[in-house]
Amino acid sequence: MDKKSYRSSIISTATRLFAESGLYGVSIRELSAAAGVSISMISYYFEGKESLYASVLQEQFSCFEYLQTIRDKSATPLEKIEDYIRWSIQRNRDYPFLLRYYTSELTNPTRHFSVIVQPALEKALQTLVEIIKEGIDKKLFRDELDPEDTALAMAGMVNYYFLSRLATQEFINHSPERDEELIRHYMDIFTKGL
Amino acid sequence: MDKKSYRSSIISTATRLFAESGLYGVSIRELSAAAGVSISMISYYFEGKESLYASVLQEQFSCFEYLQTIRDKSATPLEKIEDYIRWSIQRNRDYPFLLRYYTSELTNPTRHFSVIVQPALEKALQTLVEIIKEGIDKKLFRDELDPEDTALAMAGMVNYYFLSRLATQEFINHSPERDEELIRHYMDIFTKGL
DNA sequence: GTCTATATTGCGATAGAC
DNA sequence: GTCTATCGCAATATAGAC
Repeated sequence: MDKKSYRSSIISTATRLFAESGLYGVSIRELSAAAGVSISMISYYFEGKESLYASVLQEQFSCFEYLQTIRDKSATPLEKIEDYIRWSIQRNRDYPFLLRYYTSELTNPTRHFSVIVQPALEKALQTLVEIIKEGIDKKLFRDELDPEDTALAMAGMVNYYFLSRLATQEFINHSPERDEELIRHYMDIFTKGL
Repeated sequence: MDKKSYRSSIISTATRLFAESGLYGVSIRELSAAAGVSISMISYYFEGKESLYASVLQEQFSCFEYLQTIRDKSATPLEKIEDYIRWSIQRNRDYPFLLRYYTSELTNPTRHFSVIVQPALEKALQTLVEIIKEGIDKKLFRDELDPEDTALAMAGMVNYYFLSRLATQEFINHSPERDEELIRHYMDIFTKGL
């Protein structure tokens, strides 16, 4: 089936398995079996399990580089916020396991947190903070708003939609077809309040 | 120091260690050493590591029972929302490890998820959904609001404040003294928008 | 109840054949 | 590059002494 190299086959299998069970919840035996390669291939292509995990993390968080594009855009703060929300949602669609690494590293950080995860998350939040500050400066948003708290609230809103999926899928429709409706709804809440 | 029994000493040590490293990230050797008891005490008081983890989960999620009190209160929907937010924040203060189990089980569910975690989270969200529906019925909130999405947005906002702590503590003050200010700010965002 | 000692299993890593 | 076989270690669990 797969015409991929062993190396990329290991990476993609590891991405799924580490996400599903965590770094310590999966053995390199299971992992190599699932990838259809011998156990020794993990040390051959990477420097062991720990290093494979770091490679997975690196790949997963590379999508945060797109933030610079939102930052550099010439658009109104409100348009930028919509861009940010749309990007956040699409990011979770394109990288279905990202949130697991994200939360796993936030709550049980490995030694890669400060190198890979923290900078990405900080950049994401700072981007949002800048947009909100710009909106306050231009008198588009109320100046009672605390930019940091507001940014965190927005980011939390979107991420929690995906994070809570397993507990809410019985009564909340999580299908991608509803994503644009969701964006409109989130923008609506934040611009008009209840 | 501790006048507690071995059983409760094991539980409280396990609560911290499982939270810090996950179920598979800590061995019963470390755990018993940290608790100052022999390794065999874990099988004596519990039925092994897995069962100890279940006991920890059960204890951590018992605080969701308080939700009934909010539900039964006679208060306006807006007051109930403020109660809910205050309870959420206080819950994270009183149970500093709860969010780790919460997110760990949401992203890497063990076999206890559906028994202990899912019911608690569903009840929390449904409580919020009911409050919002009541507000819409009484024409206090706009009827364009989707109750489920709005409830999820609120819950996400509060939880993300705590979840993101490790990545945001450099530029966001997380001290409990600021909790009431935070509640006012969240209520402000949701009632007035940006 | 609590301990030490041990049985057994599975782990990560690698040597060496091909 | 890729495999099999194996080393050395750490895991959980428990038997049996006290």
